[in-house]
Amino acid sequence: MSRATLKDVAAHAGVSYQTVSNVLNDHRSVRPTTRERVIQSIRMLDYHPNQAAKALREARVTTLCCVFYGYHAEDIHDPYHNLIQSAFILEAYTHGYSMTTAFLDSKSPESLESFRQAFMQGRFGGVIVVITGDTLAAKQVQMFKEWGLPCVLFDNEPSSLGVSAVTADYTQGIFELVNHHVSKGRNRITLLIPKDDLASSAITRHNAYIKAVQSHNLPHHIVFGEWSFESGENAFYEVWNTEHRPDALLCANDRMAAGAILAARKLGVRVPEEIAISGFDDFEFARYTAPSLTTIRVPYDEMARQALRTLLGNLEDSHAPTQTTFLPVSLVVRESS
Amino acid sequence: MSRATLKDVAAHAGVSYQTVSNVLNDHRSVRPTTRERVIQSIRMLDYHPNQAAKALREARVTTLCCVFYGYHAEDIHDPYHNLIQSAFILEAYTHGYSMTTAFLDSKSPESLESFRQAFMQGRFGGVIVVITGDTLAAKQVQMFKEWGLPCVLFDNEPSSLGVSAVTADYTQGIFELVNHHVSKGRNRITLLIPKDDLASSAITRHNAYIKAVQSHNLPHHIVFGEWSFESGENAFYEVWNTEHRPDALLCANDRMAAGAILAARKLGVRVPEEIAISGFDDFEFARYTAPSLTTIRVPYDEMARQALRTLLGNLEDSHAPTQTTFLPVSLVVRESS
DNA sequence: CTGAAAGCGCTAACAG
DNA sequence: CTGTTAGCGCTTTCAG
Repeated sequence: MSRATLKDVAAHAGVSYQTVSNVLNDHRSVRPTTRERVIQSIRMLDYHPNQAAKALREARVTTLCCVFYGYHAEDIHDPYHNLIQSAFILEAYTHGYSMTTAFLDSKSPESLESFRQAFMQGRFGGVIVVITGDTLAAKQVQMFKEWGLPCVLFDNEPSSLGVSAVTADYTQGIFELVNHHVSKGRNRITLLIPKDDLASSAITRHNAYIKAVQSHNLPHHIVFGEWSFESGENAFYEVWNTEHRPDALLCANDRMAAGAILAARKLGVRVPEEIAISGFDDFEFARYTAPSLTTIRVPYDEMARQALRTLLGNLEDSHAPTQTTFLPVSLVVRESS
Repeated sequence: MSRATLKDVAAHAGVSYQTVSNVLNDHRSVRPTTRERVIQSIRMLDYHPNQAAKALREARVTTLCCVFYGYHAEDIHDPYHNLIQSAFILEAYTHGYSMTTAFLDSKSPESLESFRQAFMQGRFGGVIVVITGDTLAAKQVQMFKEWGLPCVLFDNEPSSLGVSAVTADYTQGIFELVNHHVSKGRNRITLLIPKDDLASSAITRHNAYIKAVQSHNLPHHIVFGEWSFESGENAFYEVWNTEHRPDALLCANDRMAAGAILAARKLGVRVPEEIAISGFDDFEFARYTAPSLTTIRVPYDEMARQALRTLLGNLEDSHAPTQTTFLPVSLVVRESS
């Protein structure tokens, strides 16, 4: 029942247990025949090194934590979370790490305190911070740094904090969308984007939009929402009955775009004939809206893997330079534009 | 920078480090004044016991794992996962445990192998198994038992496996729904439910439906779907153009119900005048469909907390009797019925 | 009531 | 190439 230890393996293979350790970490050269015998014993005894002992001895934890910060119920619907979380976990496993998860509520000091406690207890050695909703990362990440907690920002640009980040080239994506709409003859392109969201990915999209329409000498017009399906629906009603009625609605995410498409249908507005609608994310449901959604594919899974590798890099070499990685995005043209 | 240890605290308080340990675990009586001094030192040095050392010494891990088994991409949209996961984590924290997550793919031996490896390495001491999609729990849970991995089933009844489970009283919920529809004068009540899903929660709902309509001397009629929004939409088209056109559509979850409501709107069918539609779950979006959704509220968060406490109970006393807990559900009447 | 000593399973020096 | 020794931070005997 109880698990095999190094000593059990050593006894079984007829060597000292340090030799087994050497084989495991291929630390010093072991005679091939001995090595083979040890490996056999490891297999036969179904031996797996005890992580607690390893962590204690090496003063190094092989557990990481995925932090959803500023998490709140409304965002639960977003496919985003599960998608990136499972990508983190898979990538961590392949590097011999495991992954915990924390949901930090920006308004709850207790959630933050129990998180800090877990870190101080050595439950994880580094974090990937995923900012959700209307929260500014800066303060929090600053605090993590003060704790000595290595971290990598996911899907956010670190303004000037000395931390690494992995995100996507949202500017490129917005330009591709605007160019696409313009190439289809649209010239009243309205942006639908959250107003109070300080996450840099929103700001980036916002600024890129302004630049992109200006580059075509087109006016910009912006309506504000809040990332949700319902918000997209309401925004469409609002924007359709205005003097600024657009011929293209560029939604900052897929969920708002799906809401807008539904609203158009309810009003009997034909998409894309009367108005083009585009999203941003390329979640699975973008293929199932009616009409199907033109959007920007963001490689969240690849971003997640990259973020994890970046964190591992920082962990192994604490003086590694901080770097921000931008992964390319791509335009996916479907029926809605 | 480096964290304080027991010895640091002892030195600071002027006692031996074993005394500090005694204070922490209030193991043997320590003189109140000494105790107070130690507690002061702990606070001043911001001491937190090293979990790796504790785990090594006590041969007991304070990390649990939440296993999403049979997970696949289509289910990603379900709010369910984040909901229960964050409930697990919060409850675990309050008991001094932390939580990892694993996504096990029934079709991927590798995912299972790396999971087993993590367990053998002592990365977690028990699991809560959440079955997703078309998977039979039995075989897997049997395997966990053989590994010596304590586990509790979530939202599934263990047919006869010797494991504890926490689920909800789905039979009660279905009866309440059927009674409700009947009380509104409906007498052609059709059930929409996945066919190939062997998860017991689907079977339970199915059987309860049959019994419930029979108790009113009504005929039963069932259409098959697959839990998704799109599936609900398609099922509605199918069921509406049949000789069995129902006056109430009882959907086995909220997502299918939301899809059915959308389909009704597309066809110009008035809900609830021409047909009542009900869901099952009471996810947040049930309030936002148009018309809003009559459904059964399932207390997933409370179920999650209960499951975690059950697991902890099994961990502390490995001879604790296995038990299945059924939490009550409640009918939530909104506009769609 | 408090201190000394042993050891959980492992790695990393050091000798042989 | 292999074995000896020490010690990571903690709990738990056992003596004082």
